[in-house]
Amino acid sequence: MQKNLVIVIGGPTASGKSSLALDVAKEFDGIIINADSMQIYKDTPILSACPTEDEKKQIPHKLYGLFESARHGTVAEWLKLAAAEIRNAWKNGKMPVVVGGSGMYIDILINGMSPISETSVKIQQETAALLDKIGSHGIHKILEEKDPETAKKLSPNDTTRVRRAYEVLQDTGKSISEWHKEPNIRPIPEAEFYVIKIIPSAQDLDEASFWRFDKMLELGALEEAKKIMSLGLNKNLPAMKALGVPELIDHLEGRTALSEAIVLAKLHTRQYAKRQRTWFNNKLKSDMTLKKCYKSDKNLMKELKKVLHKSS
RNA sequence: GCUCGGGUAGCUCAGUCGGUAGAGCAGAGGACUGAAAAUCCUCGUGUCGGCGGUUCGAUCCCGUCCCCGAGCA
Repeated sequence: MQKNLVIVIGGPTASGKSSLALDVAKEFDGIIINADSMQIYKDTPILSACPTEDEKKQIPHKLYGLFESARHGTVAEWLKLAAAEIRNAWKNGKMPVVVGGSGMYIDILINGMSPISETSVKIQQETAALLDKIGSHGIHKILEEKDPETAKKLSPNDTTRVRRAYEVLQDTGKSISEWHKEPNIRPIPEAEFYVIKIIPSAQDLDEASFWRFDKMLELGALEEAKKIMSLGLNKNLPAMKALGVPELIDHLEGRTALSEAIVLAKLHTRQYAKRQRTWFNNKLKSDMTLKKCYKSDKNLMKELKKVLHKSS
């Protein structure tokens, strides 16, 4: 088998990625590396559906529950850590198995990202203040003048991207559209990726994610929400936006009934799964696509073994 | 039984001083380069509760009936 191989598993929430990763890692003497923007935070193992302690005992799991919830993690940060873990696995003769539902993370791991330097905290704060003052429409107007190409592409309502475009412009003096024309920097140029994606039908996904939220509640999701609430963090922090967290906090703070919070959490999970489905369907090229939620499958493992050994 | 509200999109409701109607949410599809479980884009015909009447024309005015809510008995 190739020395520089990385197995990547992507798919929507509740599609069975984690258990597929576990089976693959067992089959190929691997370690599992997280590519999920929420599972990387510390305080929501249940609500972000992290692997269980039992699963972690079977196979080493990296980059789970790493960041403080008060922290504002980024793709770039994750990428550095993931690249290091991949190299480390190779060094130890292990197969890196990268698994997660954050499409952008996987995309950037495989295809690299624009060589833009990290924007300074100062610029970020200034931009946030300006955003407060003139709103995303105001900043979009500035972009229309200074970076018309990006302005044209972005809706003035798209706060996240408008802010980012402005930050890059301020920080580097060069527009983000120009930056994006430069070749991407790939974190591990020598890596070969074998990509497996799971795209179950929308209906299967619905059922799986509804069922899973009930399971989370049984495992203590409400207590987990109570705990993260007690940290008194800003509700705009990524960790505070994990599916189920805002809904359960709304209930805990007396704004909604528990039953309503549960309905909303399930609804939002469903909508998220749909967005992921679109992304993985249309954007991630794969070597193998599974059309059903994954459940232990010995034949699939055999097939993988055949394919991966052939490519060596 | 009487009085007052109200019955309009799957849901919550706007509206039409009479020219057959539109928001939010839900739903469907889509985008996605350092916040991605984020953020954003596109898509709206429904006996305007039923039946009559007035009118060139009624979802809107009038009558009547049905249903829901509140109050009075």
